[in-house]
This record gives sequence, C-alpha cells and structure tokens, in this order.
Amino acid sequence: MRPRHTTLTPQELEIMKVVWECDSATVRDVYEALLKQRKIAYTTVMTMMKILETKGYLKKRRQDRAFVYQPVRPKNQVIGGMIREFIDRVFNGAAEPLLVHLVKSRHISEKDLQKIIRIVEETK
Amino acid sequence: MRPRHTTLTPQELEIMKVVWECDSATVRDVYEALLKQRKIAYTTVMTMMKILETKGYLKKRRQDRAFVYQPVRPKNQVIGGMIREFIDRVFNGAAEPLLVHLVKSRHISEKDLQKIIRIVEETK
DNA sequence: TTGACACTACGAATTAATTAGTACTATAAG
DNA sequence: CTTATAGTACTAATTAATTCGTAGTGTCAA
Repeated sequence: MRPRHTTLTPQELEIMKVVWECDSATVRDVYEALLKQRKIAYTTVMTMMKILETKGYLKKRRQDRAFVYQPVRPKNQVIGGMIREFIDRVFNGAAEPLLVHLVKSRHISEKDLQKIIRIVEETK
Repeated sequence: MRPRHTTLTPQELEIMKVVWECDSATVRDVYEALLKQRKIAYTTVMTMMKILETKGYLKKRRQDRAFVYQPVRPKNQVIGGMIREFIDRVFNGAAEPLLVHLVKSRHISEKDLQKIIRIVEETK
C-alpha cells in the first residue's frame, strides 16, 4: 500500500501559505490568491480546504453565508515538520549534510551565514 | 492534470541510495538491501529501477544473465536538485529561512555551524 | 416574487506512485 | 535430458493527490 503523506502535499502547502498569510480566509480569498499564479477552479480550492480541515490543518466557522477558515497549527510548526521529514527522507535524519550542501552550492552566502551566527549568539 | 514529480519520489530515492552506495548494483542487490528495512517484492524493485532508467537516473548493462545498473548522475547533483526543489516549494526559493529554521529548531548545533564555517573558509 | 449570484455538498475522473503477480526464458545442476 | 533456479517482460491493481463539474440551497436586488 502506498503510504500517505505525513506532511503537506505541494498543493496543500500552497493553500496553507495563503491562509497563514491572511490569518483567516474564505475559499474565495484563497481561490483569488491562487488565480494570480495559475488557473484553478473554485471548487478545487474548496475540496482541498475541506481535506486540510479533515487532516487537522484548518478549522472553519460559518460567517454569514461562507465558511471562514483558520490555521490550526502555526506556520513555523508545520514548516518545521516538513523540514524534519525532508531531512529524515533525504539524509536519514542528519541535518549537517544538508547544511554542507547549502553552503557548497552557494544557496547560502557567507553574509547569510553571518546572520545566522548572530541569531545563534542571541539565542544563547 | 497532476504534475509529475520533477525530483526523485521517496521510494525512488531509497533505491538510488542503495545504488549510489554500491556504485553499481543488480536488482537483487537492491532488493536484498531494501529487505533489511521492510517487506518488498523482487519485481517491485525491478519495476522501480526500470522507471528510474527511463527517467534517466540509472543505466543498465547486461552482465551474465542479470542487468547491472549504474547511476547516471552523481549523488551530490541529484540531492542538490532535491534541496533546490524543496527550497522553491516551501520557501519560495529563499534558502535563508531554511537555515534559520535549522538553527532555531536545534537541528543544527553550534558545533555543526562551526564546522560549516570552516568549510566556507577553506572553499574561499 | 423571481432571477442572478455565491456558496456548499457530493461525486467522479484523471494521473502519478507504488506494489506485485504471472508467464516466459535461459542457465546450471543432477 | 529434466528440473530447479534466477532473471526479465508484461500486465494490472491499488491508493493518494489533484482536479473540477453539477446539483442544490439560500440570499439579495430589481
């Protein structure tokens, strides 16, 4: 049997990004935000948001005629889970090789690194 | 239409990990390596490796009766592509937030960071 | 009150990913 | 030579992910 995605799928993530951004959003809000990027049907967005609700990522309340959706989990927490899943899957749980890749591939500049070092210092 | 995965899918990656490790491997080699982790059928591995061949990740040559598969692209390159895809998808292309997450979530310790800094210095 | 409109509910189609069975072939052992 | 073995080829089933159409319902304006 094919195992279910433990984290957000790509399209689910796109929707969650919009809801996190708006803090709370209707299907129409998300629909119109996604339309700016690509063609998509209103009902497609609705279906996806319903799925996200059953998966525990969104909760809804009725406001006037439409449902207003809100994130259940904060963005940082969910993204953190996705990072962990990625590290587990690709690097067998070791974060260091990821970092090495980031630096060697120039995804991360020295300036970025300095910034991070400051963060570490401050969080001490 | 559902877009095809541009990078390796989870199971494809598991297989590639074995082949990269062995440098070249038969279906049986990979099958037995995967068996140590979980139950899987020999033909499943064969099908996956055939897919990986059509996708351009593996090439095969016949050796005696069996095909011997070899990686087409080096591990670093493929993993690098996966990292880029992840950063694009999750962080809209910005690597820095990923790094911040890694540090804040303690995936990366200060000792790791020091090690990376050394690498940056050396690569200068 | 009636028609346009906005929304939901429901169902279904499509495709990729994953898994594996069965038939066929060739080789090596007895 | 016959049979067990190890491999391939082909086919197919299943499930998750993604997409969207259609029908139904209620509201608001003309």
